[in-house]
Amino acid sequence: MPTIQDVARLARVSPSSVSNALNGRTQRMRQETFERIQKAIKQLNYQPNQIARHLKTGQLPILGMLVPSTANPSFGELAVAIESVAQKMYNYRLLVCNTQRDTAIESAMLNDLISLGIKVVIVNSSLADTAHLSLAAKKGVTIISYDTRPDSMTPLPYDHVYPDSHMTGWLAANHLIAHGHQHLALVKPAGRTISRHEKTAGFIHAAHMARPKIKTTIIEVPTTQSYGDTELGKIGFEAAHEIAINPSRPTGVVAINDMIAIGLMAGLRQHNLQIPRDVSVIGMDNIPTTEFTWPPLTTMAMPVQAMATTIVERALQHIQTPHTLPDVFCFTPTLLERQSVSTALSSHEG
Amino acid sequence: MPTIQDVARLARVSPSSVSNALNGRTQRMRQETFERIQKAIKQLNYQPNQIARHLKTGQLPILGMLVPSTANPSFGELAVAIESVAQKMYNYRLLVCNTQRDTAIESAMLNDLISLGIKVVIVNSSLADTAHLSLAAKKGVTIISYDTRPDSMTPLPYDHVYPDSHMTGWLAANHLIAHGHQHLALVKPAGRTISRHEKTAGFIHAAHMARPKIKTTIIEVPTTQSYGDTELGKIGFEAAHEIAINPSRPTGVVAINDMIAIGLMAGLRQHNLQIPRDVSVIGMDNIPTTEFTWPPLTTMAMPVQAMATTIVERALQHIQTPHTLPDVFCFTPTLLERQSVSTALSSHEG
DNA sequence: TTGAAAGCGCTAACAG
DNA sequence: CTGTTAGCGCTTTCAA
Repeated sequence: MPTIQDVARLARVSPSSVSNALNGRTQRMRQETFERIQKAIKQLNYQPNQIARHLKTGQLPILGMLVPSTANPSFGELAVAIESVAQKMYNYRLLVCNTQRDTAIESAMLNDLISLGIKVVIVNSSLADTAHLSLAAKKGVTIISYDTRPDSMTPLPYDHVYPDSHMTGWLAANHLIAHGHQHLALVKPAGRTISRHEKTAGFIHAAHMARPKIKTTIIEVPTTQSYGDTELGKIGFEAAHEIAINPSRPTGVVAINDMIAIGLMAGLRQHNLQIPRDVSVIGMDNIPTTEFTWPPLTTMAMPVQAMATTIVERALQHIQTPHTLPDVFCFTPTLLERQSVSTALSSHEG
Repeated sequence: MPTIQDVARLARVSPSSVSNALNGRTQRMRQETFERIQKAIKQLNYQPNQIARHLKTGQLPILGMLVPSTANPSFGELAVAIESVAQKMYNYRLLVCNTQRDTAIESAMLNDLISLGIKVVIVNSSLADTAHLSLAAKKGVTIISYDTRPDSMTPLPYDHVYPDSHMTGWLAANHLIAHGHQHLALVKPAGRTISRHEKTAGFIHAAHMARPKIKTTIIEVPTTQSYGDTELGKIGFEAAHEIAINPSRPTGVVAINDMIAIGLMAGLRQHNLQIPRDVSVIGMDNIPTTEFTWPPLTTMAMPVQAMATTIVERALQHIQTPHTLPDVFCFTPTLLERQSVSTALSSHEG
């Protein structure tokens, strides 16, 4: 690989002039000199070494991102969206790390990113315990949390860019209630995460507000300690069993994400329950396949593009203006009506 | 962030001793010295700066990876698998880039990775034109191609670790033939990629070998120039229309990947065609959701774990032994029988 | 308009 | 056993 020295030698100028040319300080030299440098760069097929540049400037054009698992398309999609805007708007790259929802892995990865000199990390912490995040923030890394509202207890330690989970749960439940369902269930994996807790709260809130009162049951399916989201479908599948054998079973169920909803529908079918005739289902995330499930899944869509844009803008804001204060950006989910929800049959209710 | 200097000062030794301690050359110093260094490291919460280390050693513990899009779970999963083994076995990270199946983006990303000093890039080139890969290889980057067999025309320019696409197509077609289907279709996006071409060849080969001969039709659905795999479902959905309106329609169809198969099944349903009664469907990839589609999708499973392991082993082999010769590692897909294929009804055939 | 020189944090001879 | 030293490739004053 040619270095800036090689270019300088070939163009018969000093390395500093090449550096100036590279960094747009072209007014500082004669047109003729600039052209000679350009020619040498072409000729040697020279590419500046970002690593060396970084050591000097403290800037590596890479954003970090921590997700539970890109095997879950909702994260895969967000990652693509963020990568795309970071690349197009700022020429930054995205280094995505899969945490498998394991605190130890998550902490280790954060440390790795720090030692790579990455200054901003986008995090779906997925864990209720966010001590390691605050710690990283203290080490000088800018954290941008998504999928989680700020913990109101403390002064804001870092940015939050997230969809309103409470509203997500609330809208989903209300859609079911509006269709006459009087017994609702919510399916989620065991283990506490802030966003799931929020969705649940919104769900319950909607049920409590309704007149007449709505019965709710929360179905928590146990999981292995750390999981890469591949088993989300199974979680839904198992929940279906619980629902099916329940003599006074719920007629409307919301799954805390689409992967679970897909497994849930399969499990319901297994028990000869028809969707939506026997039970209505709502998912969350609007992953691409939900358009093609049977029946097409009614789900909560997140404004992925808008969130990705805000996340990247904030990231670069922090990089360009070091002492920018943390802020909060809450996005509104929308209900995407497809065919997995229908009016409750009164005969099904006690 | 503390530097090695800070540690040295606190432990009252020279930076080189700290460096030695850091890099396992502990026999070179007294136990007592080592402990003092350890203590200083702990106390300052010191983490070595990988960037500076890299500039010296030329080694950044990161592997690059180019995929069409992690929004497609088959790539998302592979990425997770590779990241996990790279991390566990060698403490390497994975930098995943989404090419959106666009040659220009793909080339630009390769250059970026090179200028980051990344030495090995795992590539699903997805494009028939692989000139930029050979070029990168010439620039000193080690390429590991997956999902593609070597182009036999040239001397092997880089490693190939891939599932046998020809066999994949062949096995899928044969499964349908064994179930008595006499008119088969293959659905794929327009645009040539080596692996898709191979799958098609295997499919056609199987049909030609059969007695009596099998009728085949290839359905190519046009796509936008570059696409992030999100629209794969739509491709299948459109293909279903073509199949449905065909008066002498195929009774068995293989989709070139699962996302397309899922869209295809939805489209077939739209036309009141039942699966597998009216048409049998086989997918490829075995992405997690295929277990829960309706009906559960029969598909070709790839040995993801084994491939991920080989890919990472080869990557580090090249890093540790610079002049390792390129080699070829072909993996065997297996047919995963679920419920989207049934025996052909003879009444359906002319 | 251009070049010389110092230094980012670390490693690896080599000397002591 | 430990320290001194010379860079890795680049940027950035500062001087010419």
